[in-house]
Amino acid sequence: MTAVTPSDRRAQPARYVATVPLDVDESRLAILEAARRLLAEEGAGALTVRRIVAESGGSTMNVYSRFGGKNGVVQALFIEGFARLTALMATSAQTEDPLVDLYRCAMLYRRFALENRTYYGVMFEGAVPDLVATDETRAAAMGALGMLAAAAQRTIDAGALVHENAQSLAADLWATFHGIVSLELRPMGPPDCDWPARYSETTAALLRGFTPIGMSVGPHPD
Amino acid sequence: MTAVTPSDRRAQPARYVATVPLDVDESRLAILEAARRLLAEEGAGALTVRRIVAESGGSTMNVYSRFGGKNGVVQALFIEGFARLTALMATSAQTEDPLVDLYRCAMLYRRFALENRTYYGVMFEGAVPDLVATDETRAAAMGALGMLAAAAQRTIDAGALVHENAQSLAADLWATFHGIVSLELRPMGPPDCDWPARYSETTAALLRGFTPIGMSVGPHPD
DNA sequence: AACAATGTAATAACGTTGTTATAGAGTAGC
DNA sequence: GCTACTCTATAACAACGTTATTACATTGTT
Repeated sequence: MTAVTPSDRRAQPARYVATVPLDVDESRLAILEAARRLLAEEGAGALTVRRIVAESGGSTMNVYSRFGGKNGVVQALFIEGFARLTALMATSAQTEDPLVDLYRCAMLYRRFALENRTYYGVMFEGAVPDLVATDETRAAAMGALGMLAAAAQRTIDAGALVHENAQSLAADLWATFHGIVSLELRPMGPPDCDWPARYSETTAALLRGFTPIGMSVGPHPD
Repeated sequence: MTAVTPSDRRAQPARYVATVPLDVDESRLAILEAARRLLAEEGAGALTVRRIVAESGGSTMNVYSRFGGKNGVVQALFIEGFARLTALMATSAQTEDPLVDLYRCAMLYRRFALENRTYYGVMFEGAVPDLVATDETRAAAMGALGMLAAAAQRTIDAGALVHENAQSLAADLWATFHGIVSLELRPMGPPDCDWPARYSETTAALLRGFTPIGMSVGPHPD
């Protein structure tokens, strides 16, 4: 890291051009990076203000001036986690079979949860207590739900599923996905539980349950 | 409270008969009662060792000699919560229609979660961090699952549902119930979400999805 | 009946947490 | 050149879980 020292600034005060945009706060990024690493590698218990600043440089006030406190850092991670989830869901290609697309979204959801357990814990399990919801955190969560609702809408439009409302269908699916991975991650369930089977079979059954009467096509017709 | 003073014991050392069973530790019960109250009325943040002993009498050592620390108290609440859930599920009468019984179990589950949010938080959401799972906590959780599995087994035996395994079916149902109430309690979901509708419709759809092909009977045939 | 031993309870202390107050250094404007 | 201001670092504070220490009551023994 080629730090720009104050003496460099003094040397060319007017002609100085930042190598990075001026409004990018490197300390802010370093704090988030340290928080990410601590959370992922050592768990929620290791995510303390002192540890964060020990790894990101500076003093404790760094966290307070930039994020307003520890909660602000956690909120940033919360939003980031939902952005990642939304981005991952967006990678699901749209094929000619919207039901298969929706099923693939379900699998992506579980993959996200398993590969980002610490993010998932912050997002859903209150891994860091006393996280207060703001408009921004709500918006981030709704973004991910919107991704699911779009896929749900396509299944309704195609007549593959029956539901009063695409957003409600998305909520039903989301809650089901969340319930299974939540128990899997805790972990909590019968010993030697086959979680992949539980997840795919429950998802398939739920989709079957929303299938129009007479259609018995499962989500993976192979 | 008629305390038995040491002088009473000295007065009739051999003939003394305790008015309560000797192994009932009143301090232990007082600690649990205080913890229950603090958790229910002031939330997980108020559940501190010092608050507990301030309300239950004695000193901090009381908690350590009887529960080994704060975690021990939380574990006791965890087990108690599952015992309550199991007891509530057990009240579900067995009728001639096992599918209706199962559906009623689903409704009881949500009722428990809504009426015992603080217990539910301890049991599933890690409301108190760093709760380590022990054999006893596992057994308590499996007791509640067993209640559901018994109801699930009856639907399979009656041919109302199709599943490889009653315990797996119970796990599927449990995870789905949990997912919905978990999002409802947080709260996290679309604004103005009709949670009772989401819960009953998702449950109904899931049960439909496990119905044998050709049977389109929903869980509430009225 | 007096005394050592034992186990329990209360007090105080320790290390860590999130947060805040205080003091210091460097920068911009006049 | 001086003032005002922002940002940073150090230190302090209250509260937390936990542990060490001290006092005390009870018991078994002589």
